[in-house]
Amino acid sequence: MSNPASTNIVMMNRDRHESPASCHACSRVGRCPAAGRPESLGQTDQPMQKLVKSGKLVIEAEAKFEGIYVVRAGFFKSYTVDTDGSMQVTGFHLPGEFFGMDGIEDGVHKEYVQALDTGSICRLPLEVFCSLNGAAGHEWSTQMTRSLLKLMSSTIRRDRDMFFTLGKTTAKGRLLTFLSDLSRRMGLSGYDPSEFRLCMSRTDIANHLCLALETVSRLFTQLQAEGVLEISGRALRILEPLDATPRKLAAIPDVSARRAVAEPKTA
Amino acid sequence: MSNPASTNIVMMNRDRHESPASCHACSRVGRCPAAGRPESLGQTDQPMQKLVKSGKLVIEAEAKFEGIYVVRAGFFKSYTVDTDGSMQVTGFHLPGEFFGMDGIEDGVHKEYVQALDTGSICRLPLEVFCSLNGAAGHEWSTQMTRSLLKLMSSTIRRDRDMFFTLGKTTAKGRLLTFLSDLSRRMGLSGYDPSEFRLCMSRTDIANHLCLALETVSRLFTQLQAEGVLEISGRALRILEPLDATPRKLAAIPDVSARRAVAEPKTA
DNA sequence: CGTCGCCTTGATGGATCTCAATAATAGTGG
DNA sequence: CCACTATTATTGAGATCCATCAAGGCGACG
Repeated sequence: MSNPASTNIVMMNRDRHESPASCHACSRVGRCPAAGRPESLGQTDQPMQKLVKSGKLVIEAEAKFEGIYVVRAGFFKSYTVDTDGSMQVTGFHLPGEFFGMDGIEDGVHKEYVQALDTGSICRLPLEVFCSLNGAAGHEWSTQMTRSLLKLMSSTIRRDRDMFFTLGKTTAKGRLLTFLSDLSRRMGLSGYDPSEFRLCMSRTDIANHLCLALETVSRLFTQLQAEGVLEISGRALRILEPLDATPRKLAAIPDVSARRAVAEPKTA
Repeated sequence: MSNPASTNIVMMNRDRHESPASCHACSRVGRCPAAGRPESLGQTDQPMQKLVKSGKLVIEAEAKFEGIYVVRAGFFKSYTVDTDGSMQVTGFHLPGEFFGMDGIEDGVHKEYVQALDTGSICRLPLEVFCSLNGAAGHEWSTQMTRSLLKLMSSTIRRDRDMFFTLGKTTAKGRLLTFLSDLSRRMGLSGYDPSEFRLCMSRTDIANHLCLALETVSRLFTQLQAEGVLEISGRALRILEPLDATPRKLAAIPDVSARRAVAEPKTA
């Protein structure tokens, strides 16, 4: 996975440990929005790959936005820190997945992204999504932009799915939904979806699901007793399809919009 | 707010009640990403405004994506429906805010968006964010695309803030955070942030915050007893700055990344 | 004036957070 | 290579918050 040979071509180390990405040698090229870009880009415009050691921060809050990232290898977590110092794990990122899109808005990141183990990432400056277009300067190519938009749209969608996970289920349901989603994504990343190693600690899982870590630990034990899964440390084997039984909460009656309620006098 | 005069110019009613938007007369033009677009767009490419009656669905799940929407007047809620029929209110939309970005990914919406009272919206086809560029067809103008990207980036960011609201606090903290955010946004929309009318039912609030509606009702009563706010029906007056006292949950120890942990043997 | 939707209030039980102690694992250094 | 230490994970007991069930009030509307 680590390919020191290609990192020999270190440009006048403009950024620590970054080197131009070799897309043609990347196994993720099929799913990468940067693939298929014109090769004629300037040096500040091309994808840059970087090796990251376990525990290292890839993005810090307040840091300047310099592009979105795609995971080539390894696992990452992103989290925000509130003014009072409390943290919230907002997501995990598997090989082939993206992060860093929160910084586009105002050019400054709000989330931290940290490597959960040693891996490598590819930084895609927004200019990667442009194509050089005559003398008029950079124009956004329709196809590139669309893929970027889709990327962000899918992120929005996934985040909203998380509302379901966080809200509509019991602690057990939350964990099952989380594991089910993780399993699916592990499969997409090329792992065996029914048997893999959890890349994050119980603490991270608990924080992400807004549970106490003891609850997570107990649930693992319980699910193992029920024969749903086997877990030893972080090694996980899924034995039965994970299906969360939701808790019903403040159901919205009926929404067929058949009944357009008369306008309240809120002007 | 409703301006029937302008709706007289109904084009051969290609869509129910839609008419070309008159941006120059729109009070939101300063914050709208469609503002400043070339006027030379074709008829299918321009913003379309629409009056919406209370209770009406603006977007249905499975519906084809036809653009993102900006609220001109009124209030809206969006929600998803799970396979088992359970619902989750994913957000509320105030005047000047946007919705519908979940449909960009695959051209199909996943959320429902419903009018909470009578209002009006503006539909912005993605083509609005293009500029006609010679014979090559539609090219995305850098500025337009950037504003769209920022829009989506801010949506991602706000959604992630919601994780905080949902997770790190008690029921009371959740409600306070929600009200605080709502107050701020009401201010941005031109209302008095310390005294406004809740546009949604207790049921919607409870669902959005993943609480029982009785809990929400009790909390309002309690907060009023504490002198934090006054509430009568949906009329709300905020007396003290709303500050949520978080419940500490699976705190992440220290993250200064000062200590780059040695690489585990997960290859 | 009766119905319906929305909101409030009370009583109760259960899920899960907290505190606390122990066990297992991984990293460190001799 | 082994002991030492720090981190991470498990398990237990008690307390508490909040969902649930149930009843009633209030306002809107026909």
